[in-house]
Amino acid sequence: MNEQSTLNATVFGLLREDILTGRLRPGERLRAETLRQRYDVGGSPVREALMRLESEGFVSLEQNKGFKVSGVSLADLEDLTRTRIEIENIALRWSIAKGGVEWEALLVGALHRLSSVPKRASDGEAGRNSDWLRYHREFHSALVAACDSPTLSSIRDRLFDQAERYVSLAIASQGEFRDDVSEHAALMNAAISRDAETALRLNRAHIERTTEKLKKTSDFKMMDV
Amino acid sequence: MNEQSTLNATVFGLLREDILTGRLRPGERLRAETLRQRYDVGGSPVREALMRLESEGFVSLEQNKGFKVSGVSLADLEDLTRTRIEIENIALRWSIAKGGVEWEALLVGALHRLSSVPKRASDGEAGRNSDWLRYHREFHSALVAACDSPTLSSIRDRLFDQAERYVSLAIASQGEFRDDVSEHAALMNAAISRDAETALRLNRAHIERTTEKLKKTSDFKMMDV
DNA sequence: GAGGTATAAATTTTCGATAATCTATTGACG
DNA sequence: CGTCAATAGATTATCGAAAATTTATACCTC
Repeated sequence: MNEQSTLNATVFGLLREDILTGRLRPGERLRAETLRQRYDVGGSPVREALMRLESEGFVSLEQNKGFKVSGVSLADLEDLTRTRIEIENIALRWSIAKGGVEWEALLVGALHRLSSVPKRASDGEAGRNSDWLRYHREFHSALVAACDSPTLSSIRDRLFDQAERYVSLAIASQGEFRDDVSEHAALMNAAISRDAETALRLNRAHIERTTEKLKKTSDFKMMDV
Repeated sequence: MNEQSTLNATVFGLLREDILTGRLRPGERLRAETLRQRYDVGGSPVREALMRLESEGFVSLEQNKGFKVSGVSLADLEDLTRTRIEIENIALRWSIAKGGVEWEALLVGALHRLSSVPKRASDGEAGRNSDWLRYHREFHSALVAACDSPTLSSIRDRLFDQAERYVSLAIASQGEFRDDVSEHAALMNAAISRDAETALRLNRAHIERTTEKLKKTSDFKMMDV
């Protein structure tokens, strides 16, 4: 009768989304009773979802003291960025080596969708942001889609999600975010023409530039732990 | 009164150990009732522990059908190895760049401990295996200990654990395992003398050689999923 | 008032039981 | 015989309450 998804899985998805988008703030305490009311379920599904999120780094657990949303910090952002660059680049190199015409088509399509979203969120229309975030995620996912390594892919995805939380938090506090279409286009062209060196260099620069922007627009004093 | 550790955390550790060492076989079904009796706890701690293990890749969950120990396969071992080489090497490069004399001391000590374990498990003494596994783990951990990146370290650790399961399974089915002290010594020397190129090359070769041996001694037909 | 201790309140953790779902078995019908 | 449906059995998922732990409050002593 239900949508054949367990309550646990549903709560996991909702909680994850709420944390990723910043609706639940970094460091915020996650009381069992509060969450039960928020998602209208019992204690077990909530607890199980929190355990999984803890393992993925979105929440932290202190024995007998409960869960809270993982904190953010400049140091963590920088460490995350450093690591992410290396891992995204490995995946990108493999993807360029193994990708065929299907992969190229995926990329072209993804860039087209990304380009179709207006540069700035018009008139406080919040929907744009989520569109842009989705297409942006899908474009970068397409870049490494041909790497053909489940292990590396899952690591990359996890790091990407962590980074996206910082982006969401910055957008929430600032209202918009950079969206350089030409940067993505150049990256895609290098990838499709199998110029690995250039693609890797551009990818690194792209991630670094994003983080730099984040550092400027984010107030870590406010968000910290 | 308890050792200030929750039942959930305890069960998590025990289950993890049982899977890592092969006491719970790949693909084996993990029924709730069985586990409750095995660890003498209620359903909640078991379920929460399983959720965390699922997130770490040690068990797999099928909605409404329960948990089972993650399967192993040649393809997975090869993908794991490929990915692990890249990530271990990044961590090693950073570690060589940042490590000081303290790090060197840690390495020297770790190698000494590893060297002290007899090459082959003598007279079916099972204790040796676990000693060697521990020292081996600690040596490789020491190699990258100075990389100074929590994000990368946690990824590395997770992959190492996954790989170690394959080693344990091979040992369990074969009784012993290679233990080339000179290989580790050469790796350490290159690291300490800050010869990154050599160290990375040796590290790659070391991991590849281990996997090759595993492929020969392991019967994937038997262990598969 | 400072510091410490006992009590009460709040919160997390765990259990036992119920509800929901899946699997195996049986029997009817073509 | 084989296929399908209905039922019974086994297993998972969830709930609500009890137990254990932490946090806050009140009280006493110096």
